[in-house]
Amino acid sequence: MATERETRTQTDRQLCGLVNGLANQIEAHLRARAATLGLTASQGAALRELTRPMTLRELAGRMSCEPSNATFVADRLEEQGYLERHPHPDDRRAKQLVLTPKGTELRERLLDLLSEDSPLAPLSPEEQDILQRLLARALIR
Amino acid sequence: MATERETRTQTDRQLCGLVNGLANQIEAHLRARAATLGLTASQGAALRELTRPMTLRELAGRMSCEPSNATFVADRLEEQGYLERHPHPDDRRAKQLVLTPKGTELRERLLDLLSEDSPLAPLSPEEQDILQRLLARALIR
DNA sequence: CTAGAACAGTTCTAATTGCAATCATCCGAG
DNA sequence: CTCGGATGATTGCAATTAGAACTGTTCTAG
Repeated sequence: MATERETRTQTDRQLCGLVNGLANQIEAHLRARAATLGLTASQGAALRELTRPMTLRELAGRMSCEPSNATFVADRLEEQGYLERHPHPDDRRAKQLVLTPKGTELRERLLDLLSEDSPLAPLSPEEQDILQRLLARALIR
Repeated sequence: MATERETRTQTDRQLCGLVNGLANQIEAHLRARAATLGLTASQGAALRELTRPMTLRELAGRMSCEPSNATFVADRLEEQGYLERHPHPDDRRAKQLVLTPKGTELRERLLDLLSEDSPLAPLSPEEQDILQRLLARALIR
């Protein structure tokens, strides 16, 4: 017979598995859609997060990766003419990543693709709302 | 003025971000706890998923990684004496990964560590229950 | 029974990612 | 002002991970 503590850690583990599973599906979805545009998953993630000109460090934070990795991804996107490194207006150390018109257009196409068949589509808007609140609460700490 | 479709894709994107954020926290938590036992995050994940003897492919599935990677991780755990590759009773192609007593004991310790300060702790049992149902529903497809 | 496809595991290679060190710049205490 | 610590970006290197090729075994259509 399981103690109350044991069952609680068990559901916790199960829940972690579900969160990871969903995150993996989101990642796979991104990977597939990005691939149709000739982008890797990371490049797609970078493009998705570039809602506005931002610094390399901020991009790394949004992508949950190391700055060195963001540099790597930015290099590729820059080579392909999707973004440019502009000098930061207030800080000469920093660089502002700015999407080119070509990059902005590609971003729009990617966002369109990502909104199709979202892994979250099985949930109704109300359920998504509840989910959002729960996740936000869990992430506060 | 945003159309209904635009706001929906926006909340969808936001929600994906939250799911990824929580998954990252779970991963970081695992990495930290595994480190205290001298294990990498992947080794910890493998140990966590080895709830019973299983095949390498099943482990790879549970870890959401390629079989080649599971081979790599299993090698390390085997070197350290935490698991053994036994011949599979029904399939001579497959191997059964079996935890040694030493491995089983380490797994217990890891699970104990993982249950402390879980990233999901901020949620009440009732909230965790709702979350579980929502995630399960999203993952069915 | 027997090919041929499918599958489990491993190996090799390439790509991705993280980590430590470095350089340039910024900020704050005194 | 200025010096020391902190910060942004980059680089080089090591470790992790994915993907294709290969071997041996199983399954299945005929």
